[in-house]
Amino acid sequence: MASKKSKPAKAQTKAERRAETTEQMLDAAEMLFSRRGFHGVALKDVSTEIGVHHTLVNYYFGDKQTLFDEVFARRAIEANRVRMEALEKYDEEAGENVTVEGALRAFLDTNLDLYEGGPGWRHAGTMAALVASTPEWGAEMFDKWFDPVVLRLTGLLERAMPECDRAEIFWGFHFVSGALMLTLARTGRIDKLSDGLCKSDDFEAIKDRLARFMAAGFYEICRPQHS
Amino acid sequence: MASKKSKPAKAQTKAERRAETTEQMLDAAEMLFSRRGFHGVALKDVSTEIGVHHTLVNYYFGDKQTLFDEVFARRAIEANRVRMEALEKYDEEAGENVTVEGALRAFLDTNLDLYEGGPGWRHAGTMAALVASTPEWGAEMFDKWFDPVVLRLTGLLERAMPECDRAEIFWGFHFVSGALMLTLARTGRIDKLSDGLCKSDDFEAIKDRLARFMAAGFYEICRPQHS
DNA sequence: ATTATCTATAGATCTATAGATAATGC
DNA sequence: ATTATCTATAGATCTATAGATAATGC
Repeated sequence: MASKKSKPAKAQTKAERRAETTEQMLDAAEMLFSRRGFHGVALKDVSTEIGVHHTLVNYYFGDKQTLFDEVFARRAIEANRVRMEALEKYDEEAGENVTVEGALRAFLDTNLDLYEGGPGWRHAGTMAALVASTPEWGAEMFDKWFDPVVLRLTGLLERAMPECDRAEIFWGFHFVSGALMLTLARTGRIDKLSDGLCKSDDFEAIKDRLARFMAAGFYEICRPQHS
Repeated sequence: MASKKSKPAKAQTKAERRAETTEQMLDAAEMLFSRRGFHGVALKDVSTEIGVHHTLVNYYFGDKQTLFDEVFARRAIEANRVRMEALEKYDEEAGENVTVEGALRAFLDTNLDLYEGGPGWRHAGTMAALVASTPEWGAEMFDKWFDPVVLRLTGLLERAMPECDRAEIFWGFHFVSGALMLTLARTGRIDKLSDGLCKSDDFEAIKDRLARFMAAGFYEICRPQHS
């Protein structure tokens, strides 16, 4: 049926098989870590999930911590690339007319689009939210991966509100970050609380609101208080 | 030195000793769960922390899940009592003149005061944030404990903005909730990101900003969009 | 007599590695 | 010859319970 060398349906090269197995392990680990966290997942759970021998996880990744780090890094690299591009592009387009909402949209909407893009990304979002509220090393992990892109955002916000104290910008970002993380977690809480009016999965609805909501908040805390 | 029966320095009644040991276990477990989550803590860690035999944790609580639930419940009950009182009181005081910021302050500032009130409460806050972003059962736990007090808040918000769609109120609460949870987590991320301008532990600074910030956001998403 | 604490242990699980076997590569 | 996969297992840990001993209670 197939020609001699063209369709390697099952006869892949070793490098290809290695890459594929590695990817499957990352996917399975991501799903499991997102549901039960680092300590709640056994390496055997990962291997069982994709039907390989349980010692292979160690063979490919060395240890559990490395596996976890590589799961996280894979998405963080891509998320950074996409968001940084969006911020650069907005910067160029807006020029002198940078707005708070515009900068927030470049950061938030891009992110929401990305984490909506398939089951892998959804698990990655849930896992990121879990890491974000993990003491001892969660903040370090976020610092390590996301500081540059966040500082790019806050730089734009400073330009949009030159009269605003920098501390206010960072407090504002803290609030934005919390709302974004809870969104990525997709816990389903708001669904039940609102009796179905809102859905955790409805990222379109959140894109319609999050940046506007937060921009208004920034303006509020940035104007001098009358007290 | 002491009279015959007055100072029971070490000679407590059994019920007293039981209560004290139970409390110590709850405190130690709370601290450990807040740092490493459910799966990251061994019952032996808890017993070691307070210097009792490791089988005593099972003796007092039966199993690990029960211990976890009781740790969470202890603070949830108190937090609900305090917040519900604050909302009732605000409702009475404000009457027809309920405002978004006022209702949010009754909910948020009360909560921030509470979770600032000592090491135990701080651990409870970190643990609550972790539970909030835990899939599979985190949302259920929050539903179970906090739905009534949240619905009391959203009821006040509806009265403050009678023209606003109820879905918007719940989306707004979703954002508020995310910001509050990240605050209670005290991860220290904002400290590093802002190069010391903001501090995760500075709940006074957050009280000065959170309710105002969020109130402005509510007004923004509640007014009809011009598009 | 009742309750708290300790001893001992079952039974499961978990990470990681050494070494053997099977499959691919040059 | 190199790499992937499996066998076997060390060594640690973890939850939970049964049963013995010690301490308090009436």
